[in-house]
Amino acid sequence: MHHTELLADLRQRGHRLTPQREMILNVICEGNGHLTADEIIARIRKQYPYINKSAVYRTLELLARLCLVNPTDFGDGKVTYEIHRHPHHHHLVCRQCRKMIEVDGAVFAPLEKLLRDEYAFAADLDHFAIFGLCRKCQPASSPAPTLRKRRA
Amino acid sequence: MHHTELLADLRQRGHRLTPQREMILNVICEGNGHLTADEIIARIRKQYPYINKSAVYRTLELLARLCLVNPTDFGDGKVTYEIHRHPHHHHLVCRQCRKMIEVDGAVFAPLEKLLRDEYAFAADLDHFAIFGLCRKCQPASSPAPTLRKRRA
DNA sequence: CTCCTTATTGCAACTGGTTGCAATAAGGAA
DNA sequence: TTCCTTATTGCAACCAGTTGCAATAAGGAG
Ligand SMILES: [Mn+2]
Ligand SMILES: [Mn+2]
Ligand SMILES: [Zn+2]
Ligand SMILES: [Zn+2]
Repeated sequence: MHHTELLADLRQRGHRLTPQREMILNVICEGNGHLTADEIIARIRKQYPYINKSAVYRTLELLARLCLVNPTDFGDGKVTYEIHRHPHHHHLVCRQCRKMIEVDGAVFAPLEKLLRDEYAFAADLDHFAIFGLCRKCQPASSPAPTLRKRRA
Repeated sequence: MHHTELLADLRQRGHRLTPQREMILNVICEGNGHLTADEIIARIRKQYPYINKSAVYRTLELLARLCLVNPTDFGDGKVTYEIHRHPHHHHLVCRQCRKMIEVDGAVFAPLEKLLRDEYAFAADLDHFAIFGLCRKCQPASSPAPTLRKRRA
């Protein structure tokens, strides 16, 4: 996804094209992955030191509203932003070792269907951070009761 | 769930019982539902005006770590806290009219199983805010194509 | 009860993010 | 090209929440 496409998309939806917005979209498209607002600002400053914090936050909010980027809180005290990718994906985040596993968006298909069928609710299930414990960090599977019984 | 039980739980897990912690737990148990830190502080101040903000936030973080309360961001600029209920439940939040629908924790069972089976990941799926569009706020279902064909 | 260790509190400074408002500049009309 | 409307920016003040550190007080040992 090139940033000019996103700019055109913005324009078509009635929003104005400003140099700030172009720089922000450019940085988000180039730096692939999850970027914090701070990182986005730092990267823009290399070329244009005057970029303003409020403009960046407001643009990110606009892009999120239009589903062009996904804001995500991985629990590190700063929200990250990533270009909206297709197909969707999510992240499993280990609450202990912080390892992240990427999973396909399809894992939410059953939930999505259930919510639509039972509650007529159209859930936004684009890009989740799901916390939990990875394989390595789970307590050793409870000593098999069968083992204890055998010993006794 | 009475707050003395939670106090005992805290103590058993090696944490100290302080008047501040007791007041915080009491408020969370009484005021049933989702309370913001501000609301918790305001309610405590009625009896004890000296309660300290940092102590409250640190206690809430502790209670969340011990799974005694669920912190949840409903997108209103303030995190809310609710006593951890059993069985689990989640909330569907309409992004347009803000209506909230409570759903049973079981809706996540298929996802939980998939993540455990495929990724050996033990997901924390206690209390989610799932955003989307409620029945009323969804754009009128696209004019049935069959209807168009019949007309043509 | 008295003393000791150290978890917890209180405070003030700080961080990430938001907001109201005046100044600026897209982009459409003429 | 010039003018106009109004979306967007920049700024400074603000808000929710966090952090480092010194003072306090839980709770265990004697
Ligand atoms: Mn991602
Ligand atoms: Mn709830
Ligand atoms: Zn892990
Ligand atoms: Zn609605």
